[in-house]
Amino acid sequence: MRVFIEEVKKLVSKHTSGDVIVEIPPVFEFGDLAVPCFRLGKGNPATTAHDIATLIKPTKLIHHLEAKGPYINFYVNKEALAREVLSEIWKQNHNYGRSGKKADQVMIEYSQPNTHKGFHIGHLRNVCLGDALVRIMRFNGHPVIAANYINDTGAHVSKCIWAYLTFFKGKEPFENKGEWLGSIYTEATKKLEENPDHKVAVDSIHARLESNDPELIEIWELTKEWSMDDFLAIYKELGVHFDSWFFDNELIEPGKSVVNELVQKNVAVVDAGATIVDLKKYNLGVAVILKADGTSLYITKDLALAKQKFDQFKIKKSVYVVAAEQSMHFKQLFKILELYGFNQAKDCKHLSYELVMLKEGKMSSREGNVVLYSEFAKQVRDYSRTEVEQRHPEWSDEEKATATHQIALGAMKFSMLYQDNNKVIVFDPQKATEFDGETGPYCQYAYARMCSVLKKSPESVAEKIEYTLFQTEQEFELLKTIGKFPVVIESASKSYAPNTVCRYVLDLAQAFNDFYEHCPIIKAEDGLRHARLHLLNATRVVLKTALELLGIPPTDQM
RNA sequence: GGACCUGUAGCCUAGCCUGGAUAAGGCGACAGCCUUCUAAGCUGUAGAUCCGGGGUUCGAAUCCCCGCAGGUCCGCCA
Repeated sequence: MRVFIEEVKKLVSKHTSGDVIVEIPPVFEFGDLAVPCFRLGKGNPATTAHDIATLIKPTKLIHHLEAKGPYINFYVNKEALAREVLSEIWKQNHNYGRSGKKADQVMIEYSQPNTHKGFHIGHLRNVCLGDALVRIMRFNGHPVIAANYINDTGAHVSKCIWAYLTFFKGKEPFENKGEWLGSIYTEATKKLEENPDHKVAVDSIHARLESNDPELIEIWELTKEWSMDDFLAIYKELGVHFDSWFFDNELIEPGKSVVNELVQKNVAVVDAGATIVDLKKYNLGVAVILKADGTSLYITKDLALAKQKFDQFKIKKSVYVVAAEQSMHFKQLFKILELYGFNQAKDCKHLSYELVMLKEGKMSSREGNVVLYSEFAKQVRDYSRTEVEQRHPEWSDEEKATATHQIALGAMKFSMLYQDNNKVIVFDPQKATEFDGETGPYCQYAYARMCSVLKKSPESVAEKIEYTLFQTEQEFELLKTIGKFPVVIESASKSYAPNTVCRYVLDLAQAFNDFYEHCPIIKAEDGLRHARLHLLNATRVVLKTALELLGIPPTDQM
């Protein structure tokens, strides 16, 4: 499609000195591409449009054009469009839309779960977003390091271990021990609220942990492992992979060194025992970077980690996929790094996304009002399984299991990715088990239909087809949609917006379903059958690539 | 008190960066389509003061200002 846009731009530019903008018109009747002429001439824009239009002759790519009010509407040559798009997809296959290798290495840090807490659907949004971004940016040519940062120390850990040792030791369950720790954490918070005197005991545990008391370290390692087992199982199920792992506890000492340097550079000062950086003149309040008792905070470690990423991994850009509620933390962090003299502070980006909330309000691990990933996944999987069994009782157990898993993943991931990062998702359990309309399964279903036609086709897909045979509106729409895929990916990568890929996948599935409904494929006559089969296969290739960029498994059958 | 984000049909969203033609999808409602490639689909109908008020512009859902409503954050949680 890019070729056509360039062509139109070139054609119009010959007859005006103004900056030519090429748009995709809002409705079918206004052609395939349009150029608004409001600023291309001095007089009435409609006259300008008319004057320019009469000077332009059709070309190989442009079938005809007409001035319509202040616009020039271009109608592309359908045969040329089919030839351009289909031959490119045929040649490139699953690399269609991929950009050439870029030099600058990017690190995308995401997930960052807290050990000793449950993994809930808010964490799921983060993982889906981070994973899709990694895939999209890689496809767009960036060398990407997918990084995870495990928060395995801090107040929540100390609280949990305190409650475990005091109330629950020896009572651990056989499985899902990480989630069980999460419930203990919630319990610990309650007990502390009931009786603030416990704080002394918790603080003591925190201090002993940070000074590597062997007895506590042993408990810590054991319990941390329980959480990690849960997390790794979830990542495996979701099909996400990390290249680098950072652990909070390994960053405490390096973090404290940075704090010392900051004090020496007079960036940080000691105030009421705590080490702080006054950022009021930047309208960023005051950042406490070391507590009065000398123990570290989240930001203490993040200071060290930011440096380590650039120094050790030679990255050029550092992206943090973290919820919007931590915007202040990152603004402070990046500002302190800048004051510290760390030039790459400008190459750090907080990619913020809004919360997943319940109808009742915000989820909080402390209060225990969370929807755990495991609960959500089970609900969606159960529903998916029921649907599969109802539709395909004749399938083997393996076939059923595969489809169930793929559809559940598609439903969950799509629901987490399809809206803008800045928008709050209000979790609705009812909606999670609706697979109609704008959902993952809708897109996967289109894919399954494509596979089914190919399977039933008496012949394989031919490379050489008669491009003039595409005559229907549906075929043309489908060609245009697959044609714009490379543009969509490029833009999604630049703007860190996987949701635009979701929208594209919906458009594509919709255009295909329309085509499927109105254009018989296998039953068409020889030449047309070959052409439509070829078009269908090209669509399948693009849909597969697009789904995989979202981390959603394409389903061969469902 | 300050900062950031959000506000588009009954409901959920896209469009906003980069102003342009008749504001686009989905759910739900209503009316249709399976002896024909998978009906998790398709077609049609009804449904919108684009939160409000100013401003800029030939032209504003989109840009600017002032409000309102909701969410989030603001010194020793993460």
